[in-house]
Amino acid sequence: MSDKQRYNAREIEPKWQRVWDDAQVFRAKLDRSKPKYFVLEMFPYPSGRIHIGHGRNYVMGDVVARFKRAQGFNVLHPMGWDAHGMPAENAAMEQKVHPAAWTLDNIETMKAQLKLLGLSIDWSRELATCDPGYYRHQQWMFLRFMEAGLVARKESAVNWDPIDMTVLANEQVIDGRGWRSGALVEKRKLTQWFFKITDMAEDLLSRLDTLDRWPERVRTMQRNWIGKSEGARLKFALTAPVPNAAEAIEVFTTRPDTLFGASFVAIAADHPIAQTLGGQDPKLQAFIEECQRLGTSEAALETAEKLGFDTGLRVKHPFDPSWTLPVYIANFVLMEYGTGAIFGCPAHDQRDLEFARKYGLPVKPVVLPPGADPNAFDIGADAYSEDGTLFRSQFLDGLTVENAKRAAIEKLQALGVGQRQITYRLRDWGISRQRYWGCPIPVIHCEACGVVPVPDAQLPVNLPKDINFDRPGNPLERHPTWKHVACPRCGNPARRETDTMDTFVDSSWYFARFAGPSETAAVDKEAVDYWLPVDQYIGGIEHAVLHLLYARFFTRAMHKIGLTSIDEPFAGLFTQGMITHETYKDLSGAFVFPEEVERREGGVAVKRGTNEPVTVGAIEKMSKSKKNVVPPEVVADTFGIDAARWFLMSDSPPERDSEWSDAGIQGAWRFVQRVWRMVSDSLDTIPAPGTLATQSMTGDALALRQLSHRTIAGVTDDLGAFRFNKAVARLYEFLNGLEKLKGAGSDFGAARREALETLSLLISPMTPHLAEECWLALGGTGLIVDAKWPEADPDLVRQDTVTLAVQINGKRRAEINLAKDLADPDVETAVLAFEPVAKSIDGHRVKKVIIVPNRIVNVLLEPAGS
RNA sequence: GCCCAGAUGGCGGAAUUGGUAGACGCGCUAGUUUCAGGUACUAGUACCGCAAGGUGUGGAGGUUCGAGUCCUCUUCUGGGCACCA
Repeated sequence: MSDKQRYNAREIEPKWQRVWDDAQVFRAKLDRSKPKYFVLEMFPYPSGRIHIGHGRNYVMGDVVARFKRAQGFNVLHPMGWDAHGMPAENAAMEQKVHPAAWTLDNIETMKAQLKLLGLSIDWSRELATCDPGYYRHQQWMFLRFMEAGLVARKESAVNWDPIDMTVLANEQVIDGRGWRSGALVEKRKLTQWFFKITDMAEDLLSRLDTLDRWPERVRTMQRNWIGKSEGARLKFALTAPVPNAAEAIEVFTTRPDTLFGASFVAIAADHPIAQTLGGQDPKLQAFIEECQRLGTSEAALETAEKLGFDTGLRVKHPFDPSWTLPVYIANFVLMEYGTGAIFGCPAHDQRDLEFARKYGLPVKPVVLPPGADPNAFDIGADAYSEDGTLFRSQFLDGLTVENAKRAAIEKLQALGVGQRQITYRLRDWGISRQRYWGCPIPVIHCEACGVVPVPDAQLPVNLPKDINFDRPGNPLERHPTWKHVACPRCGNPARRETDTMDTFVDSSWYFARFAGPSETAAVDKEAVDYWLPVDQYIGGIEHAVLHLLYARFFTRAMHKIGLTSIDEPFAGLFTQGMITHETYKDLSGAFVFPEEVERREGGVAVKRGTNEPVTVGAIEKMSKSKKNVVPPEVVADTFGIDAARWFLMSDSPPERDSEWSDAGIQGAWRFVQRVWRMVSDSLDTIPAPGTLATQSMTGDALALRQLSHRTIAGVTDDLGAFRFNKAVARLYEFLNGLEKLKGAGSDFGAARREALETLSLLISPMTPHLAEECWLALGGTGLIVDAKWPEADPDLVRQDTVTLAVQINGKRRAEINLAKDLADPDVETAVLAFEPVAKSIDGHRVKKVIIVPNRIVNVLLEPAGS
């Protein structure tokens, strides 16, 4: 290959990036003459540096943005920084840098890296959530939410590290111990701030049905998370009241039909009755403390061994006061769900069954499976939770589960001890964090006036800059002056709230801020009404529940206070897979970066320069901690960013994980070179720009035109449906065909020009720099980034003949070419007369012929001898 | 533990509503060119078999003329589980 032909990405890519920048082509404007399209990738946390794995997410969004632009949409494609969070505080502790300095440094680095990717981003809308210009509006919204009744203050449990005297995140609790101190973690109650997301549970649930451009599995996960269940709330009266606590235990159940199978009542360790009793009984207190040591994560609670403690209390059965049940404290009962108390029916609930077997409690079946013998039916190792008929249940006998539920609730109601109740698993959103690097909650605590909102005129409540992380705990709490303020209401000395907001709050409205940035308001209403909702949101499946649910809540809350006119922020959602890479370890067992590894003959790997052997480990998600990351700079330098973009879009379907490999990026690099060679080699043989291919062409020219137009149709479909890998495969086929079809004459030249222009346009969303360079060489008008997406000519896309597979008794035996859409009887005649088929039939009687039009023919024969 | 996904050649993967399993890329094999090595081009490449043919989509059953696709059970891998973001 001569130097003249080689495509030099290192020079060409920055050149086009400058051209786009200078022309400000990606600057979004409110323009009602075009349909709008808002593309958004979940914004990054500025953790340090990006690796090529992060690139997949942004490139995917960029392909969509460029594709929609070409299709005539007014596209908004912004980028920003989810800049609050724990890693900045960890860095402050470990490296003695200020969280703000660390964060801003990272943003600078990562922005430069993102720019390298050649993304079509409107950087004028860039934002960082740690900027007081952003979070002041968040504080303002918090105050409006308070007025609208969307904020609550209540007790909830946190992981408390008694040595470091600090609150721990779940990920900082390892095997029940604090990650730094190693101390046994305690569950502690704090009064904290909440958003009342449960008020909107029903709407958040039912509107999921309308989100038809969301993956079904994300909707399912959200449905399960909200966890609507219908059942009953009922009281079990205590045989003897607990002094200063209660006369009855209230439980929630979804199975009131099984009440006659009840054998115990269990309450949570932090249930008020348990707390009261614990004060009187040291053994019980010890058990409660053991339960609390499990921390607050659901996974930890659920995987722990199911344990109970008999309180000695007894309750009366609501349908038969002479029948009493024991009351246990159980570690699997959660105070946060329902009433913090359950009744156990071991025969029809697996968890209750295991508990009953462990503590020797009765197991009495009351639901009979269809067809089972009531005298013989017994429960073994498995509870029976399916449908059936009630028995041994007095007035419920003979009813189905469904009817028995209804009858039981009616009876409870008549007796005045219970009623129908709908419960959600969803809990209110606790937004309090006892940390520094977050948005301060704008309230003041005054001894006389109580909780007082910070007046709007005093916003933002800025974080103090002079803090230190020498000691664990919240620096805001121990700052000498920051929290001491005068009460806005009475003027007496008061105390600032030192909790900051969960970073999920920051990311719950940034898309609205992108759409309508404003100096004076949280959002510019006109702009937000124009751009929202986000037409295509792209991010990892790990955000399927929390982030997406919180953003849906927040959008409703913003609507309620008049900031927006919509309830659903994301009309379309795509969840992409992660980029993985091999891991490498040196002799000391330390991870080694891929760039330091050299692969030798026979699969041996050594450390570059030193010849120290390196072991090749599992293929895992790219992460800094495992060092299996590839920096975008290195890729851009060796292969060009277009090759990387092409590779990231090829191979795996976008929702799946995909492995980054040297071979893969080299293949992509070859594609870039081939495209360029094809274009530059053709320049001498194609007619001048503007020469059009015509309808009257025949032969190779027609064949090439058909290929071009079929590719247009296919790629357009694929890109619209997020099938980037298939679009890539089609473009390979196009290029292969283009290299093979060699015609001559002016017709072919014109068809070839059309094909090359088409190729440039079709690759432009994926490899925009290469496309610009080809477009320039071909003499296209203006920038390709402003060019219109090509349209397929239906006459050229249509196929006249089809290849049908012919099966004999379900086994494929032949292929036959027939006219498309041929009538069934004609197909049958043609197939039966077709020589290879006739040979197979040979003497057998044809029982039946199944014809699937344009696809397959299945000839069924009578077995021999019949 | 619970919820949600996924599993197809040596590898990444393709396969409209159930209708030719393996598109496309990587790798590999043989050849050509250039050249002494990384480029380009041509041909081949699921597995077994000389062939005819047979077998094949994590595993075990089932439905169907026909199953990668639907149903039941099961194994393994990944994501989430409310203070990682």
